[in-house]
Amino acid sequence: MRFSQLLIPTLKEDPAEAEVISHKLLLRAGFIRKLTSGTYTYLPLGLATIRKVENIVREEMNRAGAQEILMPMVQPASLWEESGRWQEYGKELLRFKDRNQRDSCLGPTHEEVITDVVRTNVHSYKQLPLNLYQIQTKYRDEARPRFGLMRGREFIMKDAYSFDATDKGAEESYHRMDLAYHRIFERCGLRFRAVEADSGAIGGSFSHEFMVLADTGEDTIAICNNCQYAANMEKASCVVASSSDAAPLELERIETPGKRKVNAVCEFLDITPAQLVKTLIYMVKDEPVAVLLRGDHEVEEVKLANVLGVSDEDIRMADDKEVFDATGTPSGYLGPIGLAIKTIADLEVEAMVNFAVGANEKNFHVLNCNMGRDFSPSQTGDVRKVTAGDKCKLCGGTLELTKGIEVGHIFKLGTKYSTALQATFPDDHSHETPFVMGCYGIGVSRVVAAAIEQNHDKDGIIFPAPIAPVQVLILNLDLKDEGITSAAQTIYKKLQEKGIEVILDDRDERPGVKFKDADLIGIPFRVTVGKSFSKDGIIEIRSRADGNVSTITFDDCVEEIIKNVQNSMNL
RNA sequence: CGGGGCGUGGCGCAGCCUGGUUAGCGUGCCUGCCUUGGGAGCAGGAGGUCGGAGGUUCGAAUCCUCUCGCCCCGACCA
Repeated sequence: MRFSQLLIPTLKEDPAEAEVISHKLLLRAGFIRKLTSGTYTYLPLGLATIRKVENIVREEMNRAGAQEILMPMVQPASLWEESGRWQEYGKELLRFKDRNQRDSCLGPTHEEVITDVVRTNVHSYKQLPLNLYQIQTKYRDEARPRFGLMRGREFIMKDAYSFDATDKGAEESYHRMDLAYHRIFERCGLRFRAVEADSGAIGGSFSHEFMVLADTGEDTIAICNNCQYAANMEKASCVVASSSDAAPLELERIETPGKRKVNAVCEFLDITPAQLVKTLIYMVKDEPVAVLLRGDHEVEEVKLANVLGVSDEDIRMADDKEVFDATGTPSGYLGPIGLAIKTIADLEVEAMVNFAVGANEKNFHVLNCNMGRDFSPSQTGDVRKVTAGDKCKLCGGTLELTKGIEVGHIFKLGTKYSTALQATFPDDHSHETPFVMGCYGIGVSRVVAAAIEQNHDKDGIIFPAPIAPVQVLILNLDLKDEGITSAAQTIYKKLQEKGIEVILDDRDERPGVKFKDADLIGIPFRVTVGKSFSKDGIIEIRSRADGNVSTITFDDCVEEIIKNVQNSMNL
């Protein structure tokens, strides 16, 4: 491919609409262009990168025994009514009517369709296990699309679905996908972690997210510095930190005029937030529930929802009026003693001794409170966010918090959809049995954004070679010099003959322009044919990743380039 | 959905508050000369009707109303 003929509209300046680095660079490097909020056209380089990721995904899915199919994007409401999700899914499901006034939607995911395919075509346990996947554009009508390819309304996704006869079989399928996902992201050249994830209302402990580590990630994950434990904040737990041998002291009521916030109360009482228990009121499906938490801890609402056995959409903080209506006390002075509503105590509270709490009376707090003696919560549970420095529950190591971008999620579904859609098969005793399912997603377009978030410098993108649009960019620095031009073309042709993907920058531009664009678009190897060739017959090969330059004679350069490319692809 | 910001040649911006002849700057684009190892220089040129609609006015990019679109924050922290 010749640069002069490719549509690579690079920009000198950051477009005003872009905030995060991957979005800016994808636009500046001419990889994508926006059509409307959250939808993008992939230009030649952008699409080439997408295809690279797709092919790695495809190879590893096939290797893991999955079969590629392609399902319709437009789906009938009737299927979604069968699963119950026509009601449940909410506004992200883009709905419309076709010409016959049939309710339809654009597929945000394909559990319904795949389950229908399997229930009508798989009729024996002998056909199991089965794993089917597709790579396709998904549509989710996001409340707030943002950050370019990071969170679009339209995005390219690989979604796989496994069907097993037994729970044990489903776990094996899950494990195979776990391995495949590790291979995929390793081959993409990304630094990532598989983390335990919240599995939500569907239940089960089988859910892992694959997080590309990058400061700009939207998710926070906890990682043990000593063992393999890693979890999304929504799931992460740790060893209870508080411990004290102190003997319980007498309760002491103390006036704390105007002190409502944890910090103000602690300063006034000359204690640390770790010696105070705060009482938060949540509305759980319109019922007030008190949550007791150490003063310096924060509620993890997903964990709280799980402890309460409800969806995290069913809980929210109460407002001041609701707090007063529920407790008769203005917020800021609440405490567990004598509190008449349902109360959840965090595990940490159970371990604390002689802590301060609100007195359930304006301008008063109570010292030396102890759980069990002074109050008994309706329930205890792990409802707090872990913090950096907490101890790992597996090995006692120290947890660190870091940011990640979720690029993959594997999930054991169980029989939720197969039961709802009556997808069953006869087992070896002719009992109709629902398939045990798993689903496994990879955000292909998001992988590209995440790769850039993780791999860039001030000059542009630094693609891991396996997902770069091409591996080599040859710069012809002087089109008028016949020797240079002919050498550049010879290298170009020889590389193509050897199956190396290469772009020849044959534009009538000054060298500076070509160097800048080369850095911007992030091709792993830049081959420069210029002055040093016409003078000394020397070709330069520069690695985008580390900036190292090797100089080599024209005769040896093709072999050297191929060697470099091959090394870079075997990460 | 709540809050904030922004829509002016391809891109980045100024002008608007305090309405007034042909709407400006940088960059990009085209032509020519010149230059050629990190986004050169000079000269000439094309390209916008100021997101859209309505209104106020002798006169609107500028003021008012409505509307469409885009971006950011939030939709957890007593």
